[in-house]
Amino acid sequence: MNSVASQMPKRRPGGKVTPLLVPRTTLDTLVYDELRKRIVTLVYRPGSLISEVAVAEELGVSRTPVHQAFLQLSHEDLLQILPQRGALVAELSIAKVKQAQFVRESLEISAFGEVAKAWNAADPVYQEAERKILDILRQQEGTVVSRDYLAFTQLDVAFHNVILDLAGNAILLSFIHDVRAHLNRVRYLELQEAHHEQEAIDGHWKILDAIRKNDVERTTEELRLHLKMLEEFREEIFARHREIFV
Amino acid sequence: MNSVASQMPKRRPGGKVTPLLVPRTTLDTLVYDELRKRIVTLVYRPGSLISEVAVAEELGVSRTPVHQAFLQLSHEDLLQILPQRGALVAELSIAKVKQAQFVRESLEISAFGEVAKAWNAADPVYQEAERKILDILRQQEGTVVSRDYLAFTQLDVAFHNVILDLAGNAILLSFIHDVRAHLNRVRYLELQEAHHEQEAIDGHWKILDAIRKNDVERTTEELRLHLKMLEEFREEIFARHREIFV
DNA sequence: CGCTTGCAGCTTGCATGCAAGTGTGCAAGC
DNA sequence: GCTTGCACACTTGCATGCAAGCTGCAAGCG
Repeated sequence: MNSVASQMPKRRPGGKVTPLLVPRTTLDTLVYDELRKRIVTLVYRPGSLISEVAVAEELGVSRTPVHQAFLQLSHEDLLQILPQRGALVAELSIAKVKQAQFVRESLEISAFGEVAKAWNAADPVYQEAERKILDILRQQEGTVVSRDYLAFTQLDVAFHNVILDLAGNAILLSFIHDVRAHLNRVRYLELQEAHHEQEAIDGHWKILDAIRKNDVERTTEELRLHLKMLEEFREEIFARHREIFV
Repeated sequence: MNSVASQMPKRRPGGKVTPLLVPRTTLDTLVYDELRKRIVTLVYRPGSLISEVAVAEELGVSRTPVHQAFLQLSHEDLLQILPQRGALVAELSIAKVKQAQFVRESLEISAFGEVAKAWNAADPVYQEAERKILDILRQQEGTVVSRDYLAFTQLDVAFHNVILDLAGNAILLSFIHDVRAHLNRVRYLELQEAHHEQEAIDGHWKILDAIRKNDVERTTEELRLHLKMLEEFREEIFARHREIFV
């Protein structure tokens, strides 16, 4: 029994837990996170049917939080609820991936451009960000050597997030979080194999360089190339797994 | 008693209701739509506290669908749920409006550009779209004369939607739908007064013209100007209602 | 043998009961 | 008059019970 409920912090472990700063830890959030992870990492096979009761029993909670998580996931198009039948794990759809790619590209290019424009090496906020980025890139070089492609992917997300955080746009950030689910799901089809990791890291370095020089043009152009590369990489995966996509 | 439940279609009024095409009419969707409308149109005052029970009783449903609607609205930042106290209607925040504006501009410019590139007057899909647009613009001219600013706003949304539909990107469309809530809320502060309606319509005509000529550059530029105009218009409202914003 | 029909077992949608946390007002004591 | 503590009313989070719909299968009929 993999009880998600047991991960819930006790309400008052000794004193107040600053209720307004902590986002709100509720069971449906935990269930949602867990299910989302399973869908994105393809633990739940695309097209398979899952039921609220089954998930609820497995996670050790009642149907209520599971139901709420299902609703949320269906809003993100990761689940399709069939009224009296169950919930269908979203199929891998090339069309949907392309839509997600389009949205991501549009938003990231705008955001990265803003960051490049505003970058100020004298400001401690940017110094802190630069430290984090350098750290991420160094670690990422390591994952190529050790062939740890899962860690590579997570660091990739981290790199983009540090820069997007600088843009200070919570709405944009949350939208990108949403579309990434559809994009990353494709990656998990071939996670154990090598692809274009070094190429991706080179792209990251170039982007960082352009941002540090406040070169908006070059930042957006390098990002465009970087995303284009990832797109072609996905095209290869499409080709190799054509039978899975609808 | 304004019963939302009574608007629910009977499950089987005489035959099958094509269960898969109809999106899924559930109570929580109806409650969600109703509450969202009230928040956007400022019927619920920003900063006020509402409770699930109160809403449930007023709408004639139980707490469950209301609870689900609250959760959904809190994801869109239109409601902030305070654990054992109630739900706070989101304050009008200049920062948030600017974030929404940034996202909208980024997405719409990309989408309109795509549509301009793909526009094909020989294709019936585009002919149909053109008919709709012309119809909308004509109606909109009428609302300026009759000073029906509510209808004007709705037609404004309709114009943008027809073009966005042509882009065929459901994810993008749903994101724009989300951010529009934050942008339109500002409009409702002064809905009964005249602003720059004619200017906005002129912008629409210019955009349509550029799209029809497949002129991507001019389309995005005109749209940028159009949105810029709306932005300045919002700035004026900010200035006149500074005390409401946080 | 093929077709229909009804039933059983599943599913989700919604209502409701219970528990736990928060704020408020009043009363008692200083 | 002021402070302090407590009880109560009210909130949401979650579990559970009930109703209604969908699917598949088996029995019965032509």
